Amino acid sequence: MNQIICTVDLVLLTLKEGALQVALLKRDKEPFKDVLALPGGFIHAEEDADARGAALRVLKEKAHITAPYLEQLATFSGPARDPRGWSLSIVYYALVSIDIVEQVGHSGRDQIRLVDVDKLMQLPFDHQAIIGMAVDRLRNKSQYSSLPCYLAGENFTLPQLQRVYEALMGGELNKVSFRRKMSEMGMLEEVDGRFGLAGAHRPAQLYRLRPEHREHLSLLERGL
Amino acid sequence: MNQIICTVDLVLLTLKEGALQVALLKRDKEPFKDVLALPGGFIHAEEDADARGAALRVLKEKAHITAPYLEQLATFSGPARDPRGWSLSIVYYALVSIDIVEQVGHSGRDQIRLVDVDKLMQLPFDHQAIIGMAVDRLRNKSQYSSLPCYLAGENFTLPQLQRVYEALMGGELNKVSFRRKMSEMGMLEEVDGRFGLAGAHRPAQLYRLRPEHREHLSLLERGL
DNA sequence: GGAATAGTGTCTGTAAGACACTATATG
DNA sequence: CATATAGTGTCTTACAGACACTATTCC
Repeated sequence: MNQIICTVDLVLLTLKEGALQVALLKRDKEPFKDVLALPGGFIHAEEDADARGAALRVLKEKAHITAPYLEQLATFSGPARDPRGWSLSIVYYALVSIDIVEQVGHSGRDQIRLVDVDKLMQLPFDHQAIIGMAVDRLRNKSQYSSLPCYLAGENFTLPQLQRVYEALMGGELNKVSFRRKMSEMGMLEEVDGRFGLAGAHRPAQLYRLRPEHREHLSLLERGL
Repeated sequence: MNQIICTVDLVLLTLKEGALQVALLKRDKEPFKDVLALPGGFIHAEEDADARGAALRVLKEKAHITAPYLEQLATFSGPARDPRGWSLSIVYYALVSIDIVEQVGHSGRDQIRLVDVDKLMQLPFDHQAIIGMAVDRLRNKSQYSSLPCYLAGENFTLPQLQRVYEALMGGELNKVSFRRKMSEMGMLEEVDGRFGLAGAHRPAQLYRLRPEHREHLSLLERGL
């Protein structure tokens, strides 16, 4: 019978200083021991409810992160991508705010390394191609959905959210249009009374995702 | 070591009499022998270059169809979807014109059964959910891409193509806008001198996909 | 009141849809 | 020339972006 290596890999993305960054970990086993790569691991048929469950488990065990926005990207396969043999990796991408990453970044035994996705070094396996596809998917979906909200943390102001969208899409957005569109998607609610920012100027209203939109994206008819 | 069952499944879609249909085959082995289901099969690590290669092989062996538009849909996995154990299926969807299906439908040993996707019966495994996702994906992508062209055959007129888009999206489209959009995508070229249709009226110009657009979709900025 | 950023009202330009007209085939 | 469908010119409507104005905070 064919022996096929079944794994999951995770593209954990966050936004730091206006740049999209991917989380890499040093591999703790051969092949490529001690080399930076995407967090990943074998599917455990006895304990994982499905591939998504395996992805959540890997994310928790290796990056100490729970319950981010998580979506299946694609499955990569073939005889050449892993030196151990014909392999298959079901890849998920996750979005988290930088605060979450920095909280766990210190605590964990495994040190998370954040790398700008536009300045990637050589990576083992086909991890560069995988990250490329994840970034394309994120940037594309950002044009017509609430996806970028998951990079913004729990509470955020509209100017902050606009800067997130602008960082992803590369270019300035019209303030009036942006706010019309966010309102049209209807996934935001005001955080009562609370205001963001300090400084010698008017503070901005804080918002958060409505509970019913925490798991499911909002979509726009015609993009931003 | 975990034994995980690795398969590919195919959602072969076509448009017949204005209705989107999925191709089903009687299974030739247990489980569910002689029951209608999606064409599928094990990945053969020795011969398949990757999962896409396995999908093309299955499509050729079981449905006798080569070189359709083929795109990965998603991977479905878990302990319950296949009675044989923890399994994983990398699902691809393919689009072909009804002419292609009907040509091979007679020749093959395996009889293809076309079923309206909106009138599906109970199916084995999680094939109903898989088909549902494929249809959603097709209908969604039809809003802003040239995807429906692959359902229209090699040569087609603009009125025919508009009827294809309308069948997928459920609703009438504005003729002027539709033609502006097709022109904007720039993936069509006139088939010289040839005209479609007969009848007591002006015949329509035939078009086909430009060679450089046969593999890659064209996209619209703002949808139809 | 000055400075700085948040938030909104309104005008303008562009793109989509409605409609009507011309074009070209058959009988 | 009647009829039926293909294909286009143009007007109207709706939406996105530009711009300017008001709002609110700290100093």
